[in-house]
Amino acid sequence: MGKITIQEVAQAAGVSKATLSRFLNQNYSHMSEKTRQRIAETVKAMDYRPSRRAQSLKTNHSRLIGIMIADISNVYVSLLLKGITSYLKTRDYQTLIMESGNSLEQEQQQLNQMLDQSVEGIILQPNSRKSSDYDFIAAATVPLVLIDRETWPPQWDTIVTNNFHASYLLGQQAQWSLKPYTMGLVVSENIHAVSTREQRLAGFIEGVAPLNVETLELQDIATLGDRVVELVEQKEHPLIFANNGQVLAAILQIVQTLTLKIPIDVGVAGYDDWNWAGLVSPGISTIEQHPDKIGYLASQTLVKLIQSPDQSEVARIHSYPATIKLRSSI
Amino acid sequence: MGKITIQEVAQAAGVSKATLSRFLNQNYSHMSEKTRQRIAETVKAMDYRPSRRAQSLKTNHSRLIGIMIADISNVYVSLLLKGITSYLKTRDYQTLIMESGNSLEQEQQQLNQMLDQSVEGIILQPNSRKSSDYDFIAAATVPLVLIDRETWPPQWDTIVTNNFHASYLLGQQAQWSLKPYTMGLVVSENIHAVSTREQRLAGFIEGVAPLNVETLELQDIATLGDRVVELVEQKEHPLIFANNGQVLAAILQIVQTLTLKIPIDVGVAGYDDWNWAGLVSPGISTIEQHPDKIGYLASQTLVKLIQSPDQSEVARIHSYPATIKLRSSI
DNA sequence: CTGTTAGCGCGTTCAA
DNA sequence: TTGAACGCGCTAACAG
Repeated sequence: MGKITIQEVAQAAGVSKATLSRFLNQNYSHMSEKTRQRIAETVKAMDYRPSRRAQSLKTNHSRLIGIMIADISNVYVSLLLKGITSYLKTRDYQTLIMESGNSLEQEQQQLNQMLDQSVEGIILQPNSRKSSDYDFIAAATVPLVLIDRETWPPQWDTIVTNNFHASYLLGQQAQWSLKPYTMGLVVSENIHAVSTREQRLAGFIEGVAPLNVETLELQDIATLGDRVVELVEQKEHPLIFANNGQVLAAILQIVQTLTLKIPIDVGVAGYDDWNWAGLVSPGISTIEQHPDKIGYLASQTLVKLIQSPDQSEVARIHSYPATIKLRSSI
Repeated sequence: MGKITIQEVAQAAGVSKATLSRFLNQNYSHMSEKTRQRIAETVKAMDYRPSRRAQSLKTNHSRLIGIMIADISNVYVSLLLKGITSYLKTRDYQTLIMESGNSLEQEQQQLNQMLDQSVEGIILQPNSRKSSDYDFIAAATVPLVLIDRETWPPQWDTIVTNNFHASYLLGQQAQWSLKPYTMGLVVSENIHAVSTREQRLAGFIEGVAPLNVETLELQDIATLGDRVVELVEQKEHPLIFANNGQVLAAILQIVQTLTLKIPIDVGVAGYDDWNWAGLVSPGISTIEQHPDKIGYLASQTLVKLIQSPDQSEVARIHSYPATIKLRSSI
C-alpha cells in the first residue's frame, strides 16, 4: 500500500505523470537534463516506489512466479526452493509459493489461484501423473516446468533425478556384501501415486536381480517392525531399501528399537534427503539427490520459456544425476 | 494472463460488466433469478476467473502476505513455513516468500519489493536487532509480525521460543550427571547477530552455574575439533551445547571422527531442528522447538492485525515453550 | 432489477 | 521536450 502515487510525485516535481513515468522507465531520451535532475531528487526525497500491481495491469508483467510443491516441510523440497529462489532472485522475479498437501484437488484449486494472481510462469511438483490435468495452465498461456516427478505423455519440460539408474547402481552393491543377501525389501509411501517412487523401485529390483524383492507400503511403524522381525526370524538376510528420507528415518528407528545389527541382521540403504545418514552408526549407504541444482535448473528453464514462449513446442525431460554414498550398512 | 475479461463474459451473457461484477461478488440481492442463472452458466462455460491484480487495484486487497525468512533451506524455517501456510490457506491468503540470506541489505531491498507487490501484511524473521530498521513498513501502513527473533525496543508483535528458559532447564540437568562436568562449551554461529542466540547462551550459563562456560563461534569444523581435543587432553569433562541444529550436526560429526565416547568423554546437548538426534547413539538430549506452532500463531496474529489495524498500538511478545527431550548424552 | 459512469495507479500514444 | 487523454480489468456510486 505504498500510499504515495505517481500523480503526487509528478505534482511535487512540477511535471506531468507522463514525464515521471518516462523517468522511471529510464526513457531519458526525450527529457531535459534539468527536469531529469529535478525528478530524480523529488523521487528520492519522497521515497517513491511505483506499485507493481498497477504497472502489471498495464504491461502484463507481474514479475511473479508460482511455485507449487507437495509438502513444504520436506527437506528435499526446502533445498529445491533454495535453488529456485537463488536463481530467480538474480532475475528479479518474486515467488508465490503454495503447497498442495499431496492432494490433487487442492493442487488444482491453488494453481488457479496462482493464475488469478497473474503469475508469469509456474514450477510444479505434480500430484497427477496425467499431463492433460495441467492443460488449463497452457490455456492461460502460462509457461510450466515440472520438477521431481514426471507426467504422461511427455508434454511439459521436466527436471528430475535419474531415479532408476541411481537405484539400480545401489542395488548392484548387494553383490559385494560379505554376508550374502537373500532378498530385497523396498519400503515406500503409497508407491504408485508418483512416477518417482515407481522408478526407484524398478531400478532397485533390476539392480539386485536375481534376488527376490518384496514391497512394503509404509502405513505405520508397527507393521513395518513386525515384518522385519518375521523376516529375521525366518533366517532371511534382507537388504532394506528406503524410498525417501522420511522412510529411511522410520526404518532406522525401527532397527534401533529392535536392537538389530546393521549389516549383520539386515542391510539398510536408501534415499537420504537430510544428508544425516552418514552420522548414524555404522554409516548408512545412501543416494543423495541435488535438489538445489534441480531447482536452479528448473527456474532457468522457466525463465527461458517466459522470454521465448515459442520454444515450448518440444517438452524436454532433463534428468540430473544423484550421488551414491557407499558406507558400511550394506 | 487469464486472457478472457469480464467485458467479454458480460457480452456473452448479454448483461453489463456491472451486473456481472455484482454476480461475482455474490450481490444477488438486486438481480432477477433468470439473469443470475444465465450468468452462472456463461461464467462456468467460459471458465472465467477474475484477475486479482485488477480487482486489487480497485479494492486495495491483494490477498498477498509477504514472508521474509533468513534461510529457506533451514529445517526450522521449513516447519515454520508449514505452520504459516497451513493457517493462511484457510483464510484464502497467498504467500510471497523471500529469503534474506542473513544479509540486512538484501532483506531491506526485498521487503521493499514486497511492498511494491502490495502485500497486505508481512511476517519477518529479522536480521536487524533495531526495531526502527522496519519503520518504513509501518509507514506503508502494512502490519508486521516478527518471528523467531526479537528487535529492540519492543515495537512489533513477536512470536519466539522461550529460549532463555529452555536452555536454562537443560543446563540444570548437568547437575545430575554421573560423571560431573567441569565446564560448559557453547558452540554457536555468530553469536551476537541475533537475540535468539544470545538468550540461549545466557540461559545455559545460568543453568549450569557455577560451572565455567566457554563460548566458541563455529567457524570451521577443524578449529572446533582442535579445541575439543585440547579440552579432553587437559582432563576436562565438558558439556558441549549446540545453539542450533546445524551446529549440533557439526558437533556430532566431530565427536564421531575423534571417536570420543558420549557422555564419558564429553556431554552433548543442544537445539535440534531435525528431530533426528534421538537416533544418534547414545541418544542426544535436545531442546525441540515447535516452529509449526509458532508459524501458525504468527499468521493468526497477523491476520487479526490486518482486520483491525488499530490493535497494533501495543506490541506483544509471545513466547512459545520448547520441549526438552532428555536422553543419554549428558 | 439493471446499465452508465467514474476512477484505482500506471504506461503510452498523439499532439503541441 | 512535455502534457492531455485513453485504457489495462475491475468495483462501486449513481441513475433509471
